[in-house]
Amino acid sequence: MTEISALRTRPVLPISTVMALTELTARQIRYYETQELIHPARSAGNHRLYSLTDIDALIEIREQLASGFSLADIRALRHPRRRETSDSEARRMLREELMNQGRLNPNDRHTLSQGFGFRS
Amino acid sequence: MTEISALRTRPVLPISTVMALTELTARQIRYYETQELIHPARSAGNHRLYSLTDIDALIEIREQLASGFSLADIRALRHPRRRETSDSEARRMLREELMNQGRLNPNDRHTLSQGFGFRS
DNA sequence: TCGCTGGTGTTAGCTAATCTAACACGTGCT
DNA sequence: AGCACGTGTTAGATTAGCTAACACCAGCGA
Repeated sequence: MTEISALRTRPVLPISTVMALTELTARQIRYYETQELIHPARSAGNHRLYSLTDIDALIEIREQLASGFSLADIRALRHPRRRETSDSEARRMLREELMNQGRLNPNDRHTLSQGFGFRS
Repeated sequence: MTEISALRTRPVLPISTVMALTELTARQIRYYETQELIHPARSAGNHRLYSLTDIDALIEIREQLASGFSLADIRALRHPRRRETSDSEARRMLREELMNQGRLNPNDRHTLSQGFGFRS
């Protein structure tokens, strides 16, 4: 079981692959980047390069958007920052709201890249 | 734990990604295809699309080449076919030769795509 | 030694994929 | 009504990938 390198965080996937795996459009994926939700690397030729971690993040973003959150909300959840109300509090509030909506099950996390790790 | 789809066999990776992950050149990857060792799918625009299974196969091919096998040998190992000497016999012979060379440990199989399945 | 074969490098010319920037549009909120 | 948000679409430019061809060299049998 050789560990090749940091595969999950290695930026090697072009946007077409990400589109296929997340079911998002290129427009959406690029827009979420302008909103600071993801930070893909760039190839020598300036093409975006994503990691599997990015893909998991995008899937989560897609679901949170579908749950009624704005991109600003989602950003706030992902990069905690100093505020009047404590971050942990805000996080808990939003999370509860999600639960109440029944859109998220705390024990049901599915990361796409886990699928890549299927063991024969 | 949602199972999205057959991720390991889903052809979504362009050749640039495969090059990065296998450390093979595009020339080598395409040549191994002409030798019937891999069979990538094609995009609507005729670009090759690889799966993680293909990547694992390519890594294995690279190692077997480095061990002194020819592509014809490797193809014979992968697609068993009727011959005078039984396939299992030929397979065993080649495998033993590998062992004797000390290039391969029967319990040390590393598949790249397992790395993709790192669980947080 | 000569000539062949297998595996790889490189190039040219073409098509597909991606990039940025801009404008459009609907929905929801004030 | 006016504005902000999230997304679609388009144009024009650049990079990535494709096929086909030619080159090269190490190894190997005649």
